[in-house]
Amino acid sequence: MSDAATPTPSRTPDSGPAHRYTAALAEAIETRWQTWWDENRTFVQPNPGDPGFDGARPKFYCLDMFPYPSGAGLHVGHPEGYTATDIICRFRRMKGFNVLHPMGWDAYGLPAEQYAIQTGVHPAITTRRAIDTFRRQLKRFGFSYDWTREFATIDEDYYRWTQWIFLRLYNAWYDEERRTARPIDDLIAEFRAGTRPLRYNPKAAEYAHAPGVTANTIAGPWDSVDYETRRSIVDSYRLAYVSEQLVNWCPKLGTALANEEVIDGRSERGGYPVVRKPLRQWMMRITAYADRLIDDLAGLDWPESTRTQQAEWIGRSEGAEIDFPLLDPDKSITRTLRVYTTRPDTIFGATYMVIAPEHPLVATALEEARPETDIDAVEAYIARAKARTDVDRQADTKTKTGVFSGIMAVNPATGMEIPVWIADYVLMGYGHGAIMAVPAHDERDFEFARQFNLPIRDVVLSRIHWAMAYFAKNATDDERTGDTWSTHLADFLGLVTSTNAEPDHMPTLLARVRATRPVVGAAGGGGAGAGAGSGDAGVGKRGSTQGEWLETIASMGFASLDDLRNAFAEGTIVERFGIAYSGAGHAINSANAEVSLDGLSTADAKQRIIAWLDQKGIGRKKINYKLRDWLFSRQRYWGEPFPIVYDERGFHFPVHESKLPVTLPPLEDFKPEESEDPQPLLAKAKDWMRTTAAQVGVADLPADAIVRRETNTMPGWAGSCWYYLRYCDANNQSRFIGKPAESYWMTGRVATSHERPIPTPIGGVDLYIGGNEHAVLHLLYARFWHKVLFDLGDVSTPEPFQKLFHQGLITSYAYQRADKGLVAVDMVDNKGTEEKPRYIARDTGEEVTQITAKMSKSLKNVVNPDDVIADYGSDTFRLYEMYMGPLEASKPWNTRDITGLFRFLQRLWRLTVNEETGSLRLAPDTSADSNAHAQIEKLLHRTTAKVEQAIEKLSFNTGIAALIELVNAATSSVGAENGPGLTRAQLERLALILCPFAPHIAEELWSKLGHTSACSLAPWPAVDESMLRDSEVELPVQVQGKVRARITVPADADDAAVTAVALAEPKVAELLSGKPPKKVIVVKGRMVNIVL
RNA sequence: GCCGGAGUGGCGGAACUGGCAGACGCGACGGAUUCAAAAUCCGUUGGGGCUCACACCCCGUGCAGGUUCGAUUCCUGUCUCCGGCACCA
Repeated sequence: MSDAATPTPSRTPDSGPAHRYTAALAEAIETRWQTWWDENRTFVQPNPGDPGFDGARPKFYCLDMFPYPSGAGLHVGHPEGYTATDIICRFRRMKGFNVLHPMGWDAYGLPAEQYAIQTGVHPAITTRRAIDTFRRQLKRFGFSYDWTREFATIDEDYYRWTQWIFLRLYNAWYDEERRTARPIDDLIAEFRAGTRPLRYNPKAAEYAHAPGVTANTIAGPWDSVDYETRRSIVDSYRLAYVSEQLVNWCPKLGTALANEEVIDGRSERGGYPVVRKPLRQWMMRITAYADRLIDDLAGLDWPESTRTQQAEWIGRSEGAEIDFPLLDPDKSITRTLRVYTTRPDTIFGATYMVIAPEHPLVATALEEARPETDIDAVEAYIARAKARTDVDRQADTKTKTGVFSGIMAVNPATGMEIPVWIADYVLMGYGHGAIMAVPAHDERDFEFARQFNLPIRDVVLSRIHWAMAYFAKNATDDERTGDTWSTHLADFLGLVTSTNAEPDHMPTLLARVRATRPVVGAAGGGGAGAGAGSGDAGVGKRGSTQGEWLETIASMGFASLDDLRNAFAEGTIVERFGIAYSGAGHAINSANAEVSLDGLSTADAKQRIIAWLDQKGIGRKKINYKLRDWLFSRQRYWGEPFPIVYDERGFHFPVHESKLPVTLPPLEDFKPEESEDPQPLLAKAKDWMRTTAAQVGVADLPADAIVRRETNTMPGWAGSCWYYLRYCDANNQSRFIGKPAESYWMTGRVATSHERPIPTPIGGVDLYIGGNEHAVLHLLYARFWHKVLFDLGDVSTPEPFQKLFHQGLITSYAYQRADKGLVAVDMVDNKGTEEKPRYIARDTGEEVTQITAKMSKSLKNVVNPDDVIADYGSDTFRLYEMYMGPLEASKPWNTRDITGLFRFLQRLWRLTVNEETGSLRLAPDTSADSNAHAQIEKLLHRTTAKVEQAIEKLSFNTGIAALIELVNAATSSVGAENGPGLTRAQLERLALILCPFAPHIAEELWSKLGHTSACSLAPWPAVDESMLRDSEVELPVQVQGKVRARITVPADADDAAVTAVALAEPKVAELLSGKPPKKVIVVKGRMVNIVL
């Protein structure tokens, strides 16, 4: 710990009164109430239909993010969010809500398995052990979870339903017209009836390059098509499907990883290298939901940053796809190259094309002899691109590499022949794996063009360039002569920028500039004074900006205005500047016999060119996404098995619902092989793998047909995709969630049928708190599953989580050398004072600076919650974590500060309990009339109101500050010597408003007050509004915005009365020195400001 | 590079919608209690000036401007730090 000086309170009260609030007493109180709550089932929340359920109460579903029970146990970061949700839940219960506040374990997945491998013990054992540790630690905090709803993803009772949901996805397809998922049987029925043409799913990426299949190939009537084709067509629509994919294979982990689990070409877990490898994998067609996943974000109460991150991850962009004709070796045109672009308006500037190294056209280039193709170079480049891992590929995005394919294309807008290059800066996975390169208006194309000397042609001008071009073209002889042209141009540009002028205003503006300058100024020689100070209002700040513009013009390096004009005419301005212009502007050099974009704004130019392309049949509007389908299989052991079997032909069949769960076989050897040649681990369980159609309930096969089970397992995300639903009805044996429970906890209504239209709010969980590390992955996957279940009628809301909140990271102190190297906390001494610390590294003796850093073992700054609770108790721990600062902010753990909250509880205890006898110290009710008690009474109402608001705003630190103020006031106004501070009625209410924050001490006081039922379930005290207002208020009196005096006036005094009192103040009168004030501003109940 | 968020005393932080900057806690300093210490309690505590003192004055919310009677809060520019994304055409 950073502060060895912090005193630790004695754990045994060997000195001092017997009933002092020490760590030992706190522990005794806390464990007593934790046991009491357990035994009395205080926080068990009945469901609709259960005995004791009160449907008249509003519901509040408050969820903590599913913890991963690691072997290391709880970390101080965990209880931060949990304490926050606990406070709100306790508050809501007291406010009369039915509160669903559950906890469970996300127990499958790589970390648990890696840990098991390290320790050599079976993951089931290590995971169960870790869960026990987590549960024990959590219980010690006194969180008000309904533990009867606890489960782990590894429970057969749970993953049975995870498999069931997988089958729901497997047996569903996305109907693009209706924008909803539907049962696959509907699709088959439509195919069979002929109401839907039998063809491959045009959106199915996995069939995009299937031989002989185009988007429009119709296979014919259902009955005329063979079984295999029918199957593969139907499969192309399934939301869960198998595909041979280039996946991120991590040899070290022995598994494929989702794109999201790969960071900078390395595995998110462990940081091992990842290579691209084709593998047969289960996929989830999340791309079908891309639009809805973006659109529905708008209705959610989520942090802006998280919504942005999700939207960017999905990456919707609007543009066009365009077919560029390709020249065959004999110069005829039989093929086209399709590209995607967001800037179709720049097509006149497309001077070359680029295809990804994996593009199918590469094979064409190699197969068809073209004298221009350097076959060796192309092959070498492709081989290199293939061998390059993503790490290398992303490491140097600065230098572009590529090779000419030998193929020429035709720019359909200009009619020019342009070369097709192969380069790895174009990615096969996005768009069509091919681009039209517009070097003048795309940074990457620009770099590439420079590298390989490809032509660069301006087709869009920014406002400034447009103005320059206009000036160059329209300058008078006088304006273009000698050196003065730059001065004149500078004046014009200054005016153009200050008025944000569009191109059609250029003539007017130029006329204005001419009107304000003596035309004979040519002799001035371009000095800075030429246009300055001419004082015309319309020209504005011309004088001050002229200098800057002159510099800009000089830096362009044009010898004369004619040079400048020529550069525009040739379209080489971008090249001259050496930087691509990728912003919006106005088109130039963009016209052919049929269409002209010249002068159009970028937005208008896009529309015009798309219309033209559309009419020619060579292009169309197109929306593209970065989001790709979700890779859903892993080759590891510790995950949910797929409910899928294969027959001898290799066709997949779903295991029948009645045969679920497909249990994980008990493997002895669960270590993955570190391999380039992937083999799922479950393939080792030979007996488990082999079964019969009857045993798994596949009716489409003969009962005794031998089938083998799928040996991949589901990814770690699977279990956390729907756990919030299971909590609603955790012990349901016949369904994944019962209808009444789902309807009540997700929508607040008890209903038995699926509800349409969409309820508001659109998400079911009322408050979801967790770290922002899950901003994209977990939250996106869970939303996707939820939407599928919604479409299929299994749940009532289109979104799972209405309100989301991220708690900040709890950091710790560490030390940093001048060379940025970090030094562990135990290697540093403070050789200075507290005020002026000088931190010295013990080994080198150099001075280091204190910084905040993530807690880590290597920095020795990890805080173990068990230790803190042992030293202070969990009430103090809870208060400290909530008092550190705003919940969403990341903040440093400072052990030294905990004592402040401990003292607060001690002061409260001493105020109300006789430390010698342990009995209550209460002021007699008759003393309630005294002035001191009246003041406490008023403060108590105000504190109650403040605490209530603070909890609603999740601003716990200010709520606790208010409680401290109340206790301090009660302690000092009545005081220990003058007798007890609070009456019974006052202490009751204090216990109640403290209860959400420090529930144990609150229960203890509550029971000492004679109550036999739980404080935690008692009604929240009412606030008397009249107690919140004072009859008199003190107002500051400002003169010219500075406080010069204070006045006390009745709270309801009108402005005139307040003004009179303020002006009568001697200090104010002195400053006015007899003159009447120009103006007096009275802000009711706030302040008075007098303007002289 | 792009997108978010944040810069306030020695430290963590507070300040409702533009209205008394620094609530509350820590630390520090002084005092009470104590044989002494711990614990506890009371007082002081943004910086500077001036005064015996009370009072009073000036400066102050990363930096430079602007709007306003009045700006931590709104606007423009700029610096720094943190988080996320990153060859997505």
